[in-house]
Amino acid sequence: MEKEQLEHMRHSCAHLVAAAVQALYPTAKFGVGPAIENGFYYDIDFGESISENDLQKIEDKAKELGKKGLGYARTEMSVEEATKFFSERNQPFKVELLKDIKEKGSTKMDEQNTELSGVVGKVSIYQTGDFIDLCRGGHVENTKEIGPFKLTKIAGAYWRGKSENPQLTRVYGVCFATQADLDEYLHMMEEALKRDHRKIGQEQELFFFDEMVGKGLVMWLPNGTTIRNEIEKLAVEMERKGGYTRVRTPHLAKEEMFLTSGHLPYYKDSMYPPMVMDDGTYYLKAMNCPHHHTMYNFKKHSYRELPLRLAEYGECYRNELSGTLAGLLRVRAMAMNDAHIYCRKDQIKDEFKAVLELIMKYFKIFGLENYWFRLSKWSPSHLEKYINQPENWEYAEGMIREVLQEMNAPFVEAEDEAAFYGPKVDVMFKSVIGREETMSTVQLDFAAKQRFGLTYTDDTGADNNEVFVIHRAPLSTHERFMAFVIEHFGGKWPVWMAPTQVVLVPVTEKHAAGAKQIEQELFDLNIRVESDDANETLGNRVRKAVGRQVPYIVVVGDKELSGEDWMIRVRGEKDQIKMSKQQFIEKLQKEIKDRI
RNA sequence: GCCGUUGUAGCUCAGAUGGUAGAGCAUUUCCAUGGUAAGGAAAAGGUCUCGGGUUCAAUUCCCGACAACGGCUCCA
Repeated sequence: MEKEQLEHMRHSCAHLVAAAVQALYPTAKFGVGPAIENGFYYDIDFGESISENDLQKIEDKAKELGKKGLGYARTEMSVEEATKFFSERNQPFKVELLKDIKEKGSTKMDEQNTELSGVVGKVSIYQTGDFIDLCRGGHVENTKEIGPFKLTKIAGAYWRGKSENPQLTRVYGVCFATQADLDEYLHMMEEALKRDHRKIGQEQELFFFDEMVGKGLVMWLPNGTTIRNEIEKLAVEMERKGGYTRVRTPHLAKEEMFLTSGHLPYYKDSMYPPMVMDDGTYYLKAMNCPHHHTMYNFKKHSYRELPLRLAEYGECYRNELSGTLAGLLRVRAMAMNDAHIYCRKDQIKDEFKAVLELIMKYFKIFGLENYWFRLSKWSPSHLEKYINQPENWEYAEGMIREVLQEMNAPFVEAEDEAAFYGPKVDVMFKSVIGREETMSTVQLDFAAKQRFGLTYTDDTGADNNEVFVIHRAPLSTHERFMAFVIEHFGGKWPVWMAPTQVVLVPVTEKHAAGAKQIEQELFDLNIRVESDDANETLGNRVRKAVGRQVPYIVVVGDKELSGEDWMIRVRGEKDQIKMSKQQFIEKLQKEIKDRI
């Protein structure tokens, strides 16, 4: 089925469900009901509290109505007629949409890919059974054309996406052309859940949370820490090659610093509350920029020193709303793969490009492919949200677009999404459960130079305040990046990252000492190796190592200890490979060194 | 923060219309000395998330808190 037809079907299904809701809850007030990926939703004020137990009832009713073969009869009305019509039927949300259409010729909802569009002066109305809806359309002819569907969940959703508005109940459903498609989707979701970073994090003992520590605060276990450290080691290497220098700054600072940076008035709610000390009030840092800027000002800089690149895996603390916390994807304490690049305006382009190239280099090493760039721009119609330097905005956005095009990077542009201090490029990813998240970010900053008085001595010997700052976090935060790579690898870590790279399994007790000796030998070569001489059968010890997704397993018996070739069990391979001990060690070292 | 769901052993989960609970894995000990995905036995392990209420009696019913999960909003 064509994509458009599918969307029509899913949207028609939303109407059908709404019709069922109207039949069961006659006083329900309807919001909007668009098609979304894999299905649809409808926002409804039920007038009473609804729980997931009620979904089956609604689904049954919808299916019953669907079988009747109802049509989607279209009529047109003037905006005034429609307003009167929906007022009489006590549908305030529809009336509000009509008001917007009348005033603006369209509704803001259009931008959110919902159902309405303003055809000047006239609107279209669709009737399915007794349910009549204000709707732009795009429907199937008859409810019999709607494929198998299933109501999946309910959630609160603010009317028109604004938290000051009343909250409606959003009914989610999935809908497919055929039963086979629906089954496949449900199966895929099940499979995806197996790769969920929280599940693998538990299985492989990577991290955990504890109520006594606090929510959103990750406790990294030894295995998780090993992987984190490998990622950080990579970052240190790459940044060294990229001309960065590494620094270290405290996790907190005085109020004055965050007032200077301008963060405190704007982001106070997102910061942990203040700590009052004898010499002032302190805050945990929510970002590393102010510390780095202060470090820049440690001494005077010559134009010859620019670009100056200060890098740090900086620990930040953010008081994210409790409802938004999600495994490692959104936490309250995080280690950011941060760096700030201080440069002149004529250096911005090269620096920005170098950062984007660095990002792509990283992703290549990890084999990450499903990402896209998003250029977040200011909006000339919301000037109050952005620093008032129109010439810099125009210049920077044009320059960044050029860089993205030169690199052939897949990107979208988003108006009114920039930071207040400058445009940014985010790298977007989808998590295994289909949630879109920002991974990397590169941000240009026109504001820091004024706020922190950043200057350099130019070639005439004068103080120059035109210091531009690039904030960048290619590897996101350790927390979020770990979430992505866990799901990406599904827990099957490449050798260089694997918490345990080799497990040795001595056949019997009399081989244990020999295995220990090999373990020591590999250990001395910086290989993460374990020998498992537990009081269990050989088969069970192999099984346990396999279950842990260890890349290489070697059974150690008389043959191995007498210098014969080893049989090496490779993760995911049915057949073992045969090679000498020395060859195996060289193979391991190469794979670790080359990060393959 | 808001809406909804969930909370039983270290982990994954059973369980009873209200009479204080069980399995598998993991742990410990003993036996078995095994050549590539589960050898056998025993022991230990629980304030059934926490706090109130109803009741002769609450892990179970009600209320509240906390946490996790799915959304909304947010995401410097």
